[in-house]
Amino acid sequence: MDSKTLCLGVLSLGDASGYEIKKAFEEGPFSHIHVASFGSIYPALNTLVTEGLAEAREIEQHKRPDKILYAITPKGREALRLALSAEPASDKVRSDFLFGLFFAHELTPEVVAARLDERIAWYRESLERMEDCAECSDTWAAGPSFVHGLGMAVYAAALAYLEENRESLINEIPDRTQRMVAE
Amino acid sequence: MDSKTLCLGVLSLGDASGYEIKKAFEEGPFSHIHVASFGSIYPALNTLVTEGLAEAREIEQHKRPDKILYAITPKGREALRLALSAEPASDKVRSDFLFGLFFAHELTPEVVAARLDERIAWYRESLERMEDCAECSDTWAAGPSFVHGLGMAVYAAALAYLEENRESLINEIPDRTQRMVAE
DNA sequence: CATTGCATATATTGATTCGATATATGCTGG
DNA sequence: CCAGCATATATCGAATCAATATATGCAATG
Repeated sequence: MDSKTLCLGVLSLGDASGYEIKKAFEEGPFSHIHVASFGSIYPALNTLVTEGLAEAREIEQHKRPDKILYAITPKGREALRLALSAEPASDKVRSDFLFGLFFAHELTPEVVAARLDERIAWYRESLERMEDCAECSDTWAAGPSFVHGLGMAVYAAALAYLEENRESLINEIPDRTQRMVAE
Repeated sequence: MDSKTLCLGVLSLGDASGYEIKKAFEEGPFSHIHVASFGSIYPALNTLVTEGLAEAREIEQHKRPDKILYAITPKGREALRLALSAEPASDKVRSDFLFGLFFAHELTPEVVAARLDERIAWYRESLERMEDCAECSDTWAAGPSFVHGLGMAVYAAALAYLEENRESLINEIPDRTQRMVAE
């Protein structure tokens, strides 16, 4: 999905600035769905305005930098619908965490333990945030709540696996002493 | 994780061609961990050879195009270990599938049903492949089997959620007739 | 009370990576 | 018989990322 469509999707939920769109992909409803960086968001927003798919208006703020609020246009809604109708590309995952654990024997048990604990804490916090989320009640549409639930199910499964298998992985990694003896 | 490190990781498991490395990220042991395209793999392999982290040798084949087999060098193993020791970046997910379902009300029930069924079938096949996998027995090191198990746990959870909530999502989407009445 | 660091906000730039395409051969299924 | 797929390498333009610059205010730390 290109950045323009991602921005249109967020804007279809309500007016937002570039900064707020970024947050939607970092902590907001799209956090477990898609990533997007400033380097793709800001140029995309400019293009959307040029093409008449969104409108911009400057907002002066007290004790904060001014911001530019973007609003989706009817033409933009049509473009979003069209993009969503296209066959979705396959999911893409880039997990340095998992890649590193695959080669756990190249690391020390301490490092592996630290990484596992960090990730376990991250999953716990994310799940808590997702459960508490005020909006995820009945007021939500079917799509958002379905996707939200799927995200939570996946996170919960990953968390349970990490907790259950943490010890066994750490114990199977040779520590520095053993490695020195082997050499 | 940059492409060079990804290639070194695969090469640390045994000699491979660029094409085989690609397959490791598509169907192989890294399929649920990381993506990598030819456009990043081939240039990365050239750089690795230039820097003395890998060695190349041409292999003539019967009834198939010749291939270039790459082998990791001791210097390459050291570079891999160093890269793995660095703090891993956060996971990145790009799922057009989930982004599309978030806006399910912009689609027809038929399209949503088709996408859900397709994804359910994909998870079933992936899980079957991962279960059957000949190598994932006791012969595997702790790291690979841990990561393999985590992948299966996550896939199984996603599959179960999709199967359980499929009907309810589809039923909550207004079909074309209802939409026309509303307008 | 100064200074470090964080949250808000926009923007750009160099480096990386993607996705599509080109080229070539042989096998297999309709 | 031929379309399409698997094997195999390679490249190029476009998209994207990660880091940085700039600016302001607030809170905490020393």
